[in-house]
Amino acid sequence: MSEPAVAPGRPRGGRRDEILATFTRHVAERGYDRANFGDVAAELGMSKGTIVHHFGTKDRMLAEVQERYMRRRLDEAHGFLARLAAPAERIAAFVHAGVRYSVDEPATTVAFQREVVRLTDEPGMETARAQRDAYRDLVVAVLHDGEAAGVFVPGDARLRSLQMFGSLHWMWTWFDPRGRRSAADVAAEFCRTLLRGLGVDEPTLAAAADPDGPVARCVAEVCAPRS
Amino acid sequence: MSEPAVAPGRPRGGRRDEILATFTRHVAERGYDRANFGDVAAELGMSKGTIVHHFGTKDRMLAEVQERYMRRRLDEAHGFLARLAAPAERIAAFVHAGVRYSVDEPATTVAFQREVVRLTDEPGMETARAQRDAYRDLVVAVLHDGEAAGVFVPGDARLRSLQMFGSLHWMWTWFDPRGRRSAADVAAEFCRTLLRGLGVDEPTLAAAADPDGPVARCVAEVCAPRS
DNA sequence: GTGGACTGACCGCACGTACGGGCAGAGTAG
DNA sequence: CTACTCTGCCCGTACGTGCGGTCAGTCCAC
Repeated sequence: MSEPAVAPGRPRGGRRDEILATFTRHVAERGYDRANFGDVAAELGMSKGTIVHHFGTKDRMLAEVQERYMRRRLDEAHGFLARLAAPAERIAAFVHAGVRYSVDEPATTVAFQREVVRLTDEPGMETARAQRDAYRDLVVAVLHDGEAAGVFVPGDARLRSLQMFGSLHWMWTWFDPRGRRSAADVAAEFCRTLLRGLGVDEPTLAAAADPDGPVARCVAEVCAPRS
Repeated sequence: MSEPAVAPGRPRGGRRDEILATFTRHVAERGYDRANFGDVAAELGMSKGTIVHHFGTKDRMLAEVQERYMRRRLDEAHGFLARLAAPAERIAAFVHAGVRYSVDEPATTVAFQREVVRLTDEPGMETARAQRDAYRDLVVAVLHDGEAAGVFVPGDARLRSLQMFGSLHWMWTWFDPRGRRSAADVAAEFCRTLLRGLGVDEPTLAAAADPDGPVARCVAEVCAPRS
């Protein structure tokens, strides 16, 4: 490798992050089962053994991808929940954030969404699963709050959260950041239909869905410093 | 095998359907990549060679699963579209039907939804992809009709169809037919939120979402003769 | 005889990963 | 400064296994 500046004397890491990023991209493009050490190593000009050295097993590698992803999502969610109080705005923020991720970190997002199913049963995924559940519970709580406040019409909050996550998690199968529909378009349309479906009045939902509105701007600020 | 009645002298097929059903179940449980001929053959008490004899390759087997599934869905869709005229009822029918399938044919549905992504690029999937596109176009057309008729508020029909399919296609990751929430509950909640989000008035959407209402009954009749 | 259903042994390959060793920098004693 | 050692990153290879697919041949119905 013609990598001159590997920051000599680097305590931890080295090419670790590089490996994880490439692996993530391969998982996004082919799925976990078809992603393999050989291709990742070849692309990085290193040996398969190096990858094993850093991560041990393929399972653990995926687990680390999932955990890092969910940690960022959780941090970000706490960030905009702290700045937005109204339930309608909070739900809109979750939608804007969910769509944003497909653009900000397409590989990680697709990798996560393709392989979410492994969170349910696979061993070694307990942490990531707990994070995912925590995230969903944040949404459910907001739905309950909105219902209690009379902003949302009564309904099954859990089912509604699953309906919402379904729309967002399915995006990886069709969304193209360079396609005709921009992320802002998608977020706005999803917000409008969802919030209207929850019983939010038109002026409120129009403001919350607006790609240039306060909610979208708040989410952009929170998500901007991509860690 | 203690299978006495294999209908001796069966012209075509023989154990063909049986093989396809078992393969489908394995794909549903483990995903396409982890499903293999050996396990299917062992479960059916036959040789791997028999499976190859009937289907040639694994790819073609999956393609056949997808095509059969989509054919049934298309037939069924044309069935209820012929009996229901109002756009709101038609959309509700698509939702009821989508949820029903997770109960009527859980294995095939999960297998299809897990592996839909292969429809987009994989060669040999042209037929299934065309069927999938045709199905989506049916929904988009209904959304346009409803918009033109003033029943739905204006919006991006394509995006709305994707939002709707996302909710339904994601079900395989969480829905349990024997769980606390029945398919009827899910369909009703999804219908209400979606139709309200499209701007349908409360009495109309309540009737269309009702698990015992005319729309759900119509869908049940059309889907009943499971081919 | 003819043709389709089915068998079971076998092939080749791809992939995860175990293992032994090389090498460069940091710390330390002299 | 030098020499030695320790440590962590990295390499290359080799191994075991699992799996898709091939093939020659048997059995059986017509």
